[in-house]
Amino acid sequence: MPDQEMTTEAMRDAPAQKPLRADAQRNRDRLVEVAAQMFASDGVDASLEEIAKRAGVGIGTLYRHFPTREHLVEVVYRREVEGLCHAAEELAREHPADVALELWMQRFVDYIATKRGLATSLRLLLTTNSTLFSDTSGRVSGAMRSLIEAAAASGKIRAEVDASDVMHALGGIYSAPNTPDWRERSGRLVKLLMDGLRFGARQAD
Amino acid sequence: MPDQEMTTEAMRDAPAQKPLRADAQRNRDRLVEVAAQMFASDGVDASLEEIAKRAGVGIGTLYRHFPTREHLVEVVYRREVEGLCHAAEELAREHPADVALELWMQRFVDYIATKRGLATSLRLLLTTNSTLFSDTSGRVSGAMRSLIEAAAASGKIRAEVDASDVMHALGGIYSAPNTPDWRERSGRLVKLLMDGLRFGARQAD
DNA sequence: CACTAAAACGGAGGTGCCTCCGTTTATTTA
DNA sequence: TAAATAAACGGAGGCACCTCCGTTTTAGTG
Repeated sequence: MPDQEMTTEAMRDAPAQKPLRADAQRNRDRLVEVAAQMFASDGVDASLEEIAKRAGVGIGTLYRHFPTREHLVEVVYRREVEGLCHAAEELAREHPADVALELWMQRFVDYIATKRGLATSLRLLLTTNSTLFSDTSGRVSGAMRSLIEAAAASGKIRAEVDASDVMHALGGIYSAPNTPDWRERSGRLVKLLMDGLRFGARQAD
Repeated sequence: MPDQEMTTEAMRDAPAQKPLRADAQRNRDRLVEVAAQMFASDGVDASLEEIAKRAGVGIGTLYRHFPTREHLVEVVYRREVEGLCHAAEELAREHPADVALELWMQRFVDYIATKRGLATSLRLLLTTNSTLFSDTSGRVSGAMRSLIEAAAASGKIRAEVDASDVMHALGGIYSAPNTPDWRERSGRLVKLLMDGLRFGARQAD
């Protein structure tokens, strides 16, 4: 395992500020939770008032925690990335390496879908707040790398494959958008990719 | 005069659509005019309703002409660039080459100031609509180039100077921002730059 | 426990956004 | 010039944003 993990790991959860009061933390969590759902279903322009209502708090509370829509979007996005990376570890623990990789890639597709949904705001955020971009893309590619290396090492997929090649292949998901069947297309792409990776592997199973 | 002018000149005013009705054209012009002022004084977040009111039209009219705030911003910005380039020609006609250059640079400072004001929206527009960026930056640097070459040719400023060097020097204006005395600073920078350019020129005057 | 200071809550209210459609106006035709 | 029609106008209305501040809750302290 390379040294890169440490730096990202170090600044995990605590933004170096005194812990929130219990009720505040509770409300904050609910807000992020609900916002994630709403952004996913209705796009980034989802009504903040609606988010507050569904989270069972007043609009004032929402604004105290997230002074602008962008703040909220950023937090949701980071959480998304966090979840994706966490899933990588979990899947690796609970499935054979190749299956873990495949399942994770399917989940990656969902992540990209979200990212698309957030398009405009995210683009702005990613150019404005350059930390965000480097942080998250680093974490995601790190997660993918581990899965691929593990799968290769276990002999479930061909050994010579390079993580960055796979990443590159998945690039297509990112760019080819906007049709209503995008989702299925991407699913098929992942399957196709996995077949390719499995083909000629040491231990076919 | 190089050949570059023709291409830009060709697509001057007519966006290849049937001419507006007289009243529509009038209102549109007023809207852009007023919007330019308001954006300059109040920032891009100036109220659209206020703009409509000051232009003496209903809000509906504004939205018919400019379906989104971004449309309006873009048009205003293009107009700004247009004006800047036009000024270059005019100044060149009415002043000695070095004076023309200096006056134009002062005006360039104003332009940058506007651009700063529009910051967020513009950044988004410039990454979204890549035509906008290439169009305008091309036109502006073209204008500057002509002025500098003319001044160099006339012997009013040193001959060996390269237009892109000057552009680069002006870059400082772009990056060093946000103090309240920004304006004066920039003015002084331009003067300084001109002194440097004049020093050792063939024809001191 | 009771008390208190500090922190968090929440929603009323003022403002801006943007759509929709009945009314007005410019232009064309006879 | 008058009538017809296509185009443009404009503002009411509904919704979302976001601030402000009186009320409520939490977490210490005696």
